[in-house]
Amino acid sequence: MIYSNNMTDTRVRFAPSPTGKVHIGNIRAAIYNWLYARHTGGKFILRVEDTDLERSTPEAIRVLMEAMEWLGLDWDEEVFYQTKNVKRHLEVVDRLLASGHAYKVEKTSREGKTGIVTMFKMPKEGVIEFDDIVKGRMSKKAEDIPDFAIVRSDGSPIFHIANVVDDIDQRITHIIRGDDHVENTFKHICIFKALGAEVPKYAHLSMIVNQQGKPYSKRDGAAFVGEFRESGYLPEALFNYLLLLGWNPGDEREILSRDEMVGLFDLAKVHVTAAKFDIKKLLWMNGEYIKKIPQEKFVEEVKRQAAMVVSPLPKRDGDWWNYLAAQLQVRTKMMGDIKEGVRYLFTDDYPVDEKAVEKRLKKPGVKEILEDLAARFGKVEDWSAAPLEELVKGLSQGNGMGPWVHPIRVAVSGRGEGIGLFEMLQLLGREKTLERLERAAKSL
RNA sequence: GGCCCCUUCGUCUAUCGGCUAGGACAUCUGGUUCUCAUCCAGGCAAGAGGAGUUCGACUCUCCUAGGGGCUGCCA
Repeated sequence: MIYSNNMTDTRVRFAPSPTGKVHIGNIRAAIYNWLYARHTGGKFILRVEDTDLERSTPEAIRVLMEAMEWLGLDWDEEVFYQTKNVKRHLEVVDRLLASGHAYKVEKTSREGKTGIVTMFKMPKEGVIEFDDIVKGRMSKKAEDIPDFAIVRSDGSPIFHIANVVDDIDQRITHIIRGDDHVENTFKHICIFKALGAEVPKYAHLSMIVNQQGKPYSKRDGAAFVGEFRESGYLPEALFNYLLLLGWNPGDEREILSRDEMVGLFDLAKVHVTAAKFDIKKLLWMNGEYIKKIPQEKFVEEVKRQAAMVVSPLPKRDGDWWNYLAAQLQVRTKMMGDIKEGVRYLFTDDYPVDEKAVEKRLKKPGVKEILEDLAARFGKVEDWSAAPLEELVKGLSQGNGMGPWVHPIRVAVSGRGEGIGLFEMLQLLGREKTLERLERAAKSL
């Protein structure tokens, strides 16, 4: 029989409809599917549900695959395109019609179109049940589910039949998907049974919600994978964070390597309740992952972003870059912040924080301090952080360097925060430092 | 409205009948320090409400309240 199902090897699928954007809730389903496949040594299959011809463009499919590749969600076997299986869907519908599990009827759609659609005939009595791996025993009276359409009046198969037939054809053993499909599951189980196919195991994942408890949408902030990527989140951090939104290893570990995740992942421990998306924790986690980036790679990223400020990059030696990168790495929470964080090092055209100017420069005596410093700095022999710090320390006479440090920082970088001041001066160089100190002094 | 599901600190969560309810993020305090950050030490903060079962309930059962999902010729 065609529908024989060999359940020995785990086969899971991620079946998104390509819309050009990949929502985090959706990609979390992909992550759970992927982890389950890798954990069990099974197959993770990508099925593109591209039956909506309007939105399913090659571009949309490319965006989808890019998001998956970015997160390291590699799929096994050839990508399955649902549109290529339409003939099969319709064949199966004929079989259902022949066996009395489906019938045709004239219906009027919401839009007012009248035509002949094919309906699946639900059992009229009894209880439909299944054990959801995350939600537990689910059951529903058959009479509570009305018959539903499986072929449109234009002859195209509808989601319910296409989905089930594809799952059978692809020998899917575990269906791990969003919570919004639980009600459909009762319908789908009836289709599997009507076809004499083995019913797969189900695991329904709760939704990701916003602070108000409503489904997390683009109105709540970054909602699509591409947006996180653009703002400078690391794929490892997003992956880890999304995984923890509804699952944990059972101990107190939170930052997990991919291998640990694969080894520890367990569908039965996935939470039933919806999780609120907390961007602050993601940000923290991103910082943790940034700290783990090998220095050589981080330096490359710094250079790449610096090149967005000035191109071509001015000549600086390797030590200079390493020094800068080391200063930045521990403070960077989002990769995208690097660019603005180094701007003042490469150009005089950098933004000035007016608040910092008010607070640190526009104070009595500051003009004199800056002029005095410029004079002293001019005489420093070894222009590097340590001697510069010694010099200022001497001026402060052990009373704290604040009165000197803060004005210098704002005068040379335009900001009230950033990397260590003396490291900053070393990186900037004597010439630029003096020039900016003098310019600031003059403006006061 | 009907059906299904959910409910521990502000947030993510641990707890599978013994809890002085633990951790992380956020927040606050202190230390390190030139800012920010890191790092270190510490603080604040939770079982929706009500019955029942039990020697004992956050854990089991029921009810109530609140929240969510579904109820398409969308997926």
